[in-house]
Amino acid sequence: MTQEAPDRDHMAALEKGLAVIECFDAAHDKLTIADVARATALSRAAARRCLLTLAKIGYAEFDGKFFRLTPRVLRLGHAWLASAALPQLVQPFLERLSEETHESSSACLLDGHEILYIARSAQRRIMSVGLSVGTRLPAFCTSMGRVLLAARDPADARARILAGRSRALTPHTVTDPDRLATILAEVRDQGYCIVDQELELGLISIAMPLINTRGEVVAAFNLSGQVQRSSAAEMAERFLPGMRQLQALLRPLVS
Amino acid sequence: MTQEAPDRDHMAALEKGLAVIECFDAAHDKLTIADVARATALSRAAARRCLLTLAKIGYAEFDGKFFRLTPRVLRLGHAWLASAALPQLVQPFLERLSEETHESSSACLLDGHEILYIARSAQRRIMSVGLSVGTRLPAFCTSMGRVLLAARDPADARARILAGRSRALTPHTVTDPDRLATILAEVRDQGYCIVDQELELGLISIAMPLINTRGEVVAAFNLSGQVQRSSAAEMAERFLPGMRQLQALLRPLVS
DNA sequence: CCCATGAAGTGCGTTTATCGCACAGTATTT
DNA sequence: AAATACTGTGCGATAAACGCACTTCATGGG
Repeated sequence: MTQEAPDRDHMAALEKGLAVIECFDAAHDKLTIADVARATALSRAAARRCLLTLAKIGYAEFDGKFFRLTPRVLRLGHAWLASAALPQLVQPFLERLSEETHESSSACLLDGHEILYIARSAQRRIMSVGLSVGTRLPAFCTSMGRVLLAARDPADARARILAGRSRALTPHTVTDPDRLATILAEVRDQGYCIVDQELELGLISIAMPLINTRGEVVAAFNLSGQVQRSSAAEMAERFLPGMRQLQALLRPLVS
Repeated sequence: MTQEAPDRDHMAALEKGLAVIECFDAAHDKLTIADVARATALSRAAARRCLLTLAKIGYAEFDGKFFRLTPRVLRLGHAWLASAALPQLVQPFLERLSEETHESSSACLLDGHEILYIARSAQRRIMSVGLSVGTRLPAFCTSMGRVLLAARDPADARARILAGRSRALTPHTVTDPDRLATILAEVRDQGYCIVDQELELGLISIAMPLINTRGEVVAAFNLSGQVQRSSAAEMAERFLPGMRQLQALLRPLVS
């Protein structure tokens, strides 16, 4: 794909090594050299050099057959968490919101066609997958994702939706780009978004944009609950006032 | 320091790039090329190549003067979080413990002379610094650190304490290696550890080892509260039973 | 039991990525 | 305004990284 200029200042080895780290995930906790070579499209020799290097500097370990990451890689993610203002600012407010409502709350950024969790206060485990800071979910079918997409130029939002090659995660998931465009327009108008079991059956989530001093949408935050406990309409009624309050509270504090 | 063999299979560029990422932290959220060169002991040219590479692949951004990390680096840390069993297993139990006690609970691994947070459920902000998954604190003056050190060979524990070049963080901090050795022996005997304002004034923390099916100490978990609300003795009385219960509950579930 | 398969390790010749220096341009400081 | 500090660029030298080809080893099926 990239048959372009060789780029004088580009450390290919670094790029490859990071790709190697990223190819570990929940479904692939331990990988062989050949696994990594396939997953990253590197040559086996290159993958091997990366993995051995990672092992040597303590980011991975090797038992003779499989490589695993070590907790040391958390240093890398934490480097951003510690240096970015927003996660630290928002976290205590989420904890308060969560305590008041007895529901889990989170904050996300938009990254490509995905939302990226940057802060979270969990009240109880409601989703089948564990959410944590660093988790990514598709933007098009999440309440925070739609809030963030609605804040972008419609063409940009559509491009991001298409980039994700959206597929339905439940029978309720809306995947049609045109219907999504309509929904985003509504979200933009009403200033919040409710997603009712489009990400996972039984899960309802309500999100609102996080706006900075200049009026820009920089992130989104949400509350999520179970459909058994309360309907979408009930959640809106119960939670919107508190969320609006938090939005107003944070506005003068963000960048 | 390493004037050794050149090591046939070692990608120096990868090691340097990771060092560059790690030199960002709370106190250094944006850095110039020269800053990074100093912090990592790389040549300016090498630091520049690393930063430009990171920027090109989306892990950093450059405004013409300063480099910052982007949230994309969270992918790296999340690669481990998602692939390791322990954090995901422990997190919901911490949330329950935290809900029952109305105090913040965490789980940590021992990494060198530091403890590394791998899961956490915060009830309210009690420490002056925000704790999150990926945070590191010195082992010698934290309840979880002492639990984890106590589980090691005494010589190994002492070596780790000395490696940290411990300094007092409050007037109560014990830094003397011999006194610490005595404390660790007590911790080993009683099976838990209370640290009373040695890490931060006003903060009391009680920790217990997390033991796996083979009887090995693989991690530690804790509850922390404020001294104004309850004394160390009160905390022990109120929290130890629940923590013992959790310890027993987790034991058959861990590795 | 033996052969087919897939993966790991090794050696090597080639290539080019990486290195650090040196110089020039620019911003910041005193 | 001189001085300091930092950035960007070019370049030649070096060795670092590359990928191929081959061997070895483990696994599993016939």
